[in-house]
Amino acid sequence: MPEISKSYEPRDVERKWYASWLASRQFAAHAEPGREPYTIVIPPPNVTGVLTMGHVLNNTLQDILIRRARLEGHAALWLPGTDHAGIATQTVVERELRKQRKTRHDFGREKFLEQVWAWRHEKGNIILEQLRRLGASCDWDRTQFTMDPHYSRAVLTVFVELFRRGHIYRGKRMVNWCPASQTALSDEEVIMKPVNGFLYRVRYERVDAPGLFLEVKTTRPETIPGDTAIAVHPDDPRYAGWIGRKVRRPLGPPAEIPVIADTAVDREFGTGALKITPAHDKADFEIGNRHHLPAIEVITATGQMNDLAGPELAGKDRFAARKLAAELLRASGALVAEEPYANNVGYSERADVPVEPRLTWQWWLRYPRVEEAKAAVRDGHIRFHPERWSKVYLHWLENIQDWCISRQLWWGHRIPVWYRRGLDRDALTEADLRDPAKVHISLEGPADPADWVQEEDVLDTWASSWLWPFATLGWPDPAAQRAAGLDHFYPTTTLVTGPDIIFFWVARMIMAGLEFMRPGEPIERRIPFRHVYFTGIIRDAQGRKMSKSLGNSPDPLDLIERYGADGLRFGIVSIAPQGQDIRFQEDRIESGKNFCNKLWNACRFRQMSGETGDNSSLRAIFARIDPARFDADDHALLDRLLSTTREVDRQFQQFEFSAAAQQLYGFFWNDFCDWYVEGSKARLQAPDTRANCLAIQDLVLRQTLLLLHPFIPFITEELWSQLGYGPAGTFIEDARLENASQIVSASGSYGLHLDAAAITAVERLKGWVSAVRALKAEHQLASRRDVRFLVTAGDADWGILEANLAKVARMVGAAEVQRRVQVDGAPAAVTPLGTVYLDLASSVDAGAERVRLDRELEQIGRHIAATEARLANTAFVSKAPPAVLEGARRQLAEQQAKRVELERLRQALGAG
RNA sequence: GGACCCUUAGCUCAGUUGGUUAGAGCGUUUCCUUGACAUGGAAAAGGUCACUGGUUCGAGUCCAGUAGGGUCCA
Repeated sequence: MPEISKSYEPRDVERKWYASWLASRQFAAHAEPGREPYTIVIPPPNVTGVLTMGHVLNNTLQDILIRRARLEGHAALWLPGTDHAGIATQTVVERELRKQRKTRHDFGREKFLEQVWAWRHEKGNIILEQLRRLGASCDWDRTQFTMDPHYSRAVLTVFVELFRRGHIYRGKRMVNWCPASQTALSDEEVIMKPVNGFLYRVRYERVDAPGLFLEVKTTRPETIPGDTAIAVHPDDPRYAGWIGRKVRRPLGPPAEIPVIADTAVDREFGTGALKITPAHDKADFEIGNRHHLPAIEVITATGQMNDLAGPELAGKDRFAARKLAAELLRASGALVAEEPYANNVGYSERADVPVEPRLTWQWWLRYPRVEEAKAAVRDGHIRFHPERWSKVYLHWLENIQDWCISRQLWWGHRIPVWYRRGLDRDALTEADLRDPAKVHISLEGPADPADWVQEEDVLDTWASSWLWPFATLGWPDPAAQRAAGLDHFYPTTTLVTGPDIIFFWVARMIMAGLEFMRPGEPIERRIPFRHVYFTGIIRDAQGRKMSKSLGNSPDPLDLIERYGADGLRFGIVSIAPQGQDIRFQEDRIESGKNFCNKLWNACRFRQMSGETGDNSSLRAIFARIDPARFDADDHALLDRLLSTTREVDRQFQQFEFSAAAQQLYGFFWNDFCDWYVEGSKARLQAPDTRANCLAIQDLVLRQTLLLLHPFIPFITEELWSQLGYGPAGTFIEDARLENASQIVSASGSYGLHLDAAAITAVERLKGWVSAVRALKAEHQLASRRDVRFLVTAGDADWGILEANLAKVARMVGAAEVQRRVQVDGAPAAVTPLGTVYLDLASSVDAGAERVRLDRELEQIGRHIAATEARLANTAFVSKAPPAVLEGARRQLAEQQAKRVELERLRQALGAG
């Protein structure tokens, strides 16, 4: 066996094992009858994506779950893939074209799409490559893409079906229009941002009474040419005489517009009079509809003013037009005032420009299975972690609006609708849509394509990704479903995602699953997943969201280079508490790396300490363990190993990943390395305890590697192999993780039973050791290894100390520890195992010692007073549970005993 | 305007159903290269648990309110 190197070098180890895992198809999922499945579908990253810290966290957690599932013996499937990301990808490719001073229209639809596909093939898998660097154990042979032929088939099938079932309709409605991408957006793709602008106070002159004005406040004077009315509240006394009159539009082509009454007007806002521009505002559009007002469109799809806005504004960009409109109004005297004003403006999520409400023909979806989707979460068939996100989910479903699913893009699933050639689409009624002579809707398209024209629009990207949990498993093709094991792997077990896409994705997947999977079967068979774990958002040290534009996002690949993939994984998981946003701090990644190095060196120490025995199984190791040679530390360590195993088990069930990481960190570093291994150094010298001590180390390291493997897969695989835990040619995941009761039952059959007294003895030994170290440090002797100590203690305490003397003497750097009946005038410390004295009487600084003892006495006095007060309270004594009462009494006894001892020491020093 | 979350050591955070003297990592101070590891070891300092009131024998934990911060939806 090669010797383990002095420090852990991740680079070669990671490369070697990942290649090895791939070569032996370790991550391939097999649908085996009788083996419980554990399924995760990856939230498909955009093909335009590069790995961010968010991806690192999200995918590390998924990898942790799936690797642990394999160790537990599940048929584990982690299904990877990417999303075609309509707007995002089209924008990226168009940006490239713009460098050549071209637009997609210079190429035409077909040629442009060829370019996008070329881009996708060249760059679209970068992020999946990066996930491999992180150690992601996806079943790569199953990699999916939302524009793969079979996936497209699923998407179009769903469209055709939902149309047939009456959920889809076409309507001319107000949509969120992105002038940059020139497409409609769903409400969810609009981000509200506070914007500092101006509120303009504009007056409209009454037609029948020149000189009489009505004032309106608006943030958008450029839309005045599109005004077709002024609305006031019917009960507003200020405007009682105005209703039914006409006023002159102060900008754009001259026009007289009516003053109307509508209860939707907020009397408190502005002047209480509202300009109505039905073509450019959602609320105005609704008021316009109620009053049969014309809608005059003055802004084009690209965000410029058109001729209807009048010659001065025509051709101007909407923002330039706003300034110009204000100047024109000022010049004509119609602008009464202008004041700074902060309001919320909707921005396009992708293009980051203000959206323009715009009246267009779009395809809409009435969500299916809304009530059932609520019930699935409310009744606990789907459990959210943390649970509170279910409120957000339910609230959204309560107020759900129809989904605009059409996009005026080229990159995406083209809507499978064909119109009869020559048909006036704008005149189509709902009935016409269902007339096969006029509109054809199918997967295959019409038999006589020459007579038809296909819809130009594509589907919203989310209208494909909402099928992800089953379209990736072969749906709707029965043969493909069988091959992929849909029956076995659906519903998936856990979805790991960010709360920011709870509406975009999570809620919609639930509805899609309920609508399309296993019709007629119980809800728990149709839901797409049983658990949803919501990660926090990763922020920088100042708490800001990480973003490209701020440049505050570290490059994960750079972090992998510097700290290793395992270091990065362990670091990011240990700082990611459940449900809270995460402040990224690089020093935590560094401590992840340090932890790996510690693990490495503990194994190195084991290897240097003696030949490896038979480590091939838990039972093989137990066979080497001799309970007759156990000392207190062996009992205590195995007890901690069991409780750690139990605790980690529980933490996995509760999705408390960072707590589990910290639990393992603490167990390994403190209990194993700092205490047990340090103690081993003396025991390994003694021939009679040596073999047993090594076997215990082998046992603990084995279990620790198994427990840690999901978090840090590379180093644990390497050490597993180095220490001979698996037969050659096998991997750590070929082993099974035993839980605490399995270990107990295995150990019992080798005659091992943990001794509770030994476990408390070790707690007291630890207290003794730290008291002695502190005593040395206080007297500037920390580094001396030749100090002699004297101990006064009862027989029981001395018995414990004596039995472990070689170990603890080495740990505190004592040349000698002797028992005495009485010691006077030496610096001392009261410990859980008697009083310990420094045998250096000559160098005692009596004054400092008095100060220290007085301080300790003062402290213990406070504690005693508090405990006594508690016990003196009759309400406490009569109402507290017996165990608590008993604990308090014992505590008081211990405190008093300690005070007696401290007082004795203090008196021995005399008055100062 | 509505909803949800947060406020604990210098920093970032734990603290499970209320129950000994509130913990960890980082940082700080002092000491240590003793044959796993200086990516390490030892010791120490550091907290009126945002504030006010309530429930309780007992509150960081439960309830109400106040202040500050954040997120989402209008």
